[in-house]
Amino acid sequence: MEEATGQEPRSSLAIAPEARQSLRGHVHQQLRMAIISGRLPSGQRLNERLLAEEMEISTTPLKEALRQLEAEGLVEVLPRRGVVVRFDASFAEEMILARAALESPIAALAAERVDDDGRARLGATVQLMREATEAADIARLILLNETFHGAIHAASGSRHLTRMVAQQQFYDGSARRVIHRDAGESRLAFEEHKGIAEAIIAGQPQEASARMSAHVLRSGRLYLTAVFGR
Amino acid sequence: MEEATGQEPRSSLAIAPEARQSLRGHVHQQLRMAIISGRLPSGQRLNERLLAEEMEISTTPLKEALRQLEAEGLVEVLPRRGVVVRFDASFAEEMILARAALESPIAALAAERVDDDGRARLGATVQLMREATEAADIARLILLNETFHGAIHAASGSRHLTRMVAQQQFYDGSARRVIHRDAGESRLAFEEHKGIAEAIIAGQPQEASARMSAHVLRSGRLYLTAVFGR
DNA sequence: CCCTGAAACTTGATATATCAGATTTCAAAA
DNA sequence: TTTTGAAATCTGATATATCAAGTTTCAGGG
Repeated sequence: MEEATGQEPRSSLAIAPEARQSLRGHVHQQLRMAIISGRLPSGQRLNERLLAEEMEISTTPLKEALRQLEAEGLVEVLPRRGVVVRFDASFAEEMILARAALESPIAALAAERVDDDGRARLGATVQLMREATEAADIARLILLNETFHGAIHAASGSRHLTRMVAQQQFYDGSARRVIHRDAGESRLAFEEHKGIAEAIIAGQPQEASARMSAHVLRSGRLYLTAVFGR
Repeated sequence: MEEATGQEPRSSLAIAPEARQSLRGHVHQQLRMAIISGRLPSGQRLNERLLAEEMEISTTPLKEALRQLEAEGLVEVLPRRGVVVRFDASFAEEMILARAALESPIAALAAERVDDDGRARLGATVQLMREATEAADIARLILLNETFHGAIHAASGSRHLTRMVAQQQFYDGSARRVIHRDAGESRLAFEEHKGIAEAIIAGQPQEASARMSAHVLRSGRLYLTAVFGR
């Protein structure tokens, strides 16, 4: 069922406008990583001027970045008093719950809406994951993991849920590598991914949703201990 | 089990710092309402200077408010091109799914963590809801509805999930009044609320979670048709 | 008549200046 | 020694100015 939108097929040469990161985008990302990596510890007060000076920018983009972090819940703003970092294990735990909660309906929607193209992508990704798992190719597995979840997000056709779930990541590449280093974990994760994909391809929303939730909760808890220990 | 924090009990005279709304807080709230009420239609481009001028403020607090809206997904920022309103029925539908998804673990946590005080509050609120439902006291029902969900949020001890769910509201007081005007709906909603409260008080996370999800999905769809028709 | 491209204009992105609330300091009074 | 409160200071909140990317306009060449 081809769509005749009259739209020019996006040239592969075109630079997506969202790729050209703005200063505030950089700042937001930097601060976010500094917070979730613990470099800016919870409770830390952020002085707008000092911080802007250190980052060698003006306060305007910094303020904008801080407002984004505020909306994500990573910092708290005390009116007329300042910005305070708010991120600890219990917050991360809630992020896992939120991610699991949000990925569930996404998986269900994907199972309802997936088309042949999406099915093909998912199947192919699972096959590549199988190979990478057997080869214990960690870097590739990390990449494929994103491809996998990205394919599901795309198939779900959801915009808002997808954006929200993207905000629930509290670990970076190094934590991922630690997790994926464990072959047992990789095999388990692969079985889960396979089960999720099968449910979506078979058009079983309930099954897909349940499996996705279980997968995110289980692996999330693993990251939690990896990042916070205990 | 009294806590000896050494903290002065907050005087009832004290003005909570978060009550003193900042300019950007006002602006954010104003814009949010304008968007969800449809006064600023989806696709509408927002010119920062014009808008700031109309609102008789400078662009700085406006920009901050726009960043918050961006993080909530209500506007999209096209770098170097402008801010565009992004809110339609399908987005609202996703907000319902998100709200249902997020309220579920909150209800489960509440069932796990609720203490005697929380149980008492919930029970009392349900009793008041029963009375207000019988009396068809719409204004009171709307208020009690917030008390009810607020009590559950408090009992859950969650911070992040609670804040996220608060961002998933896409209707205002007038839509609520329309919904609550229907006596049948009120009775149904009451039964649902009662069932949720009972599950939480009985300490049944699964049951609480499932009932909460069903309730939010059902009533959410009602709001959807009320706001968007169809 | 259509294509090209440079100038004019629009507008978001960034920087800087100013204002005002909150905290701290410290000396004087109790 | 403790308390008080006013001045000094810090710092977020707001306003304004400047910069640069993107769009539009339109004259000139094909």
